[in-house]
Amino acid sequence: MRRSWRVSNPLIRKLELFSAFSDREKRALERLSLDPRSYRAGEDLIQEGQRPNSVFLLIEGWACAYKMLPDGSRQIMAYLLPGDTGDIFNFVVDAMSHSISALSACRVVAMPQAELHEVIAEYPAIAKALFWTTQVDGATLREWLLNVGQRDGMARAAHLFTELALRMGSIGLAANDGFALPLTQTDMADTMGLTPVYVNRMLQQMRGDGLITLERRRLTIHEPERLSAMGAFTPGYLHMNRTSRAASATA
Amino acid sequence: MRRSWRVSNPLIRKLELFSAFSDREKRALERLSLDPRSYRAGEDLIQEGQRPNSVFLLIEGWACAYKMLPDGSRQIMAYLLPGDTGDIFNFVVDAMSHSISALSACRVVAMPQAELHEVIAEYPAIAKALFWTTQVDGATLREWLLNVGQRDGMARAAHLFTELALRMGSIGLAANDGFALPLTQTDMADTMGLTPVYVNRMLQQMRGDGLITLERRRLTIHEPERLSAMGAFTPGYLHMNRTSRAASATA
DNA sequence: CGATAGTTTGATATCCTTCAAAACCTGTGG
DNA sequence: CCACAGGTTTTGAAGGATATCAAACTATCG
Repeated sequence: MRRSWRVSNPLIRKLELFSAFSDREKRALERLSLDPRSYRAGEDLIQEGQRPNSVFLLIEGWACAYKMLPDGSRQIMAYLLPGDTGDIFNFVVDAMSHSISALSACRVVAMPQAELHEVIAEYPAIAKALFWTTQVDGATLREWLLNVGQRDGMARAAHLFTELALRMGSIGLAANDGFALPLTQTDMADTMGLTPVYVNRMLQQMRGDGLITLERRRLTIHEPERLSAMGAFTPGYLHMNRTSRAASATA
Repeated sequence: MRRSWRVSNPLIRKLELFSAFSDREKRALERLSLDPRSYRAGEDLIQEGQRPNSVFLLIEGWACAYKMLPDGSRQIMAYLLPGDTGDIFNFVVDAMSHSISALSACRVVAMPQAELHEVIAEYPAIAKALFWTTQVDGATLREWLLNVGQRDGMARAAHLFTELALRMGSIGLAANDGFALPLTQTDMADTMGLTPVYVNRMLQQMRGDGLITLERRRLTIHEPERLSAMGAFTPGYLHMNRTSRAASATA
């Protein structure tokens, strides 16, 4: 049916977390999501130092923003899940200050900056929803800094997992407290500012506690409440409650 | 003279790091910077959970964005120096996910969101410069996450100090490798994800090494090169080179 | 079925924290 | 001009969370 076709577009599904859209707006968003390209896990979409000329939109799979130090250590600063985009204001900079890389096999649209700006200029509701995503991304980054700066290892992991569960759930990619988690333990370590060995030991403890199971790249959370409390998680920064916003259109 | 009057506006001086402005544009920026209010060190400008209805612009002194955990630990996520603003897109959220607080006595303008948007709509050059500040702020936040996640204590401090020296220098507030640094050691600790006691010991070591002196709230960097190398500092993320951008107007 | 990436384990080292107290500023009021 | 108060810096001793190194084990995939 028409309806299921609509929500199959990850960008629309993501932005509809913020507000509803008219059919016309949805068509404009569809046009932005054409011609995805495939990447394999580990491939870079763009590297630090390069000039951005498009805005990435993740259609399928996971990617991440990261930076590396001269000694080879890597810090992951954000995950891009289906429907997520890179920075829509990247047109003002002439060099990326971080790289973006595929964490799993994924399909990615490179939206030309000009096209994106036309849509923003013509559709205020879409513009506002896109601005909202930049706010959520920024707030998430701040929360990660809080996570790495102030929480101990177990709390960091607990926080990360509940954030991911919420985000995956919100875009329809989680089912009964479980979701596909394509990260290696090294990826998790580079996200949380810990060592792969230590992450491994934390995971074993969480499994032993009956909190989670993580096998074959799938994470299941058995006690969401306890996990969330362990990470002192508060969902406010994700700005996922649409209650206070008005729907922009009908259908 | 006229010329010195112009650059005395911290917002103009900051945005001119990105591009030049016409007199008309400068007048518009002047109008945005009226009626500063004074805060004392430690006072909150706005707290997590509150709805933002203006965008803060720092005229004088230092402020910071921060978040706290239930156990009382605080993570500072950004410093606002003279000319810096809070998030210009905060109008899309209905609750702040972090607080903003004065680190020193300071003077702050609360720019009404509507006024700011009028200026953005009417002056594309100003809009672009403001977008540039959001990029710099975001890149700085990512760099801080890298700092806290991957560098050891000494490197974190070295990185932070050279970043601050560059930023203070760029807005004309540093003289011969020194600048006013109103932070307590606790503030620094909460910025770097370390303990005040440990920060104190690092500072002593840096002093002993002849790298810096820090006394009476003034930091002097004696060996910028060595400090910068110690923190594996690369200035790219500050996007301070205006070389590749065209001046928008004359005078 | 072999190659390669990812996970797990053990033993040891260290960076950084914690706690608690002393010393030192800085401003304020008498 | 002194004395006090509160915040800030400094010091010491001891403990703990996390890192490091190196090797074995286990999946996965062509």
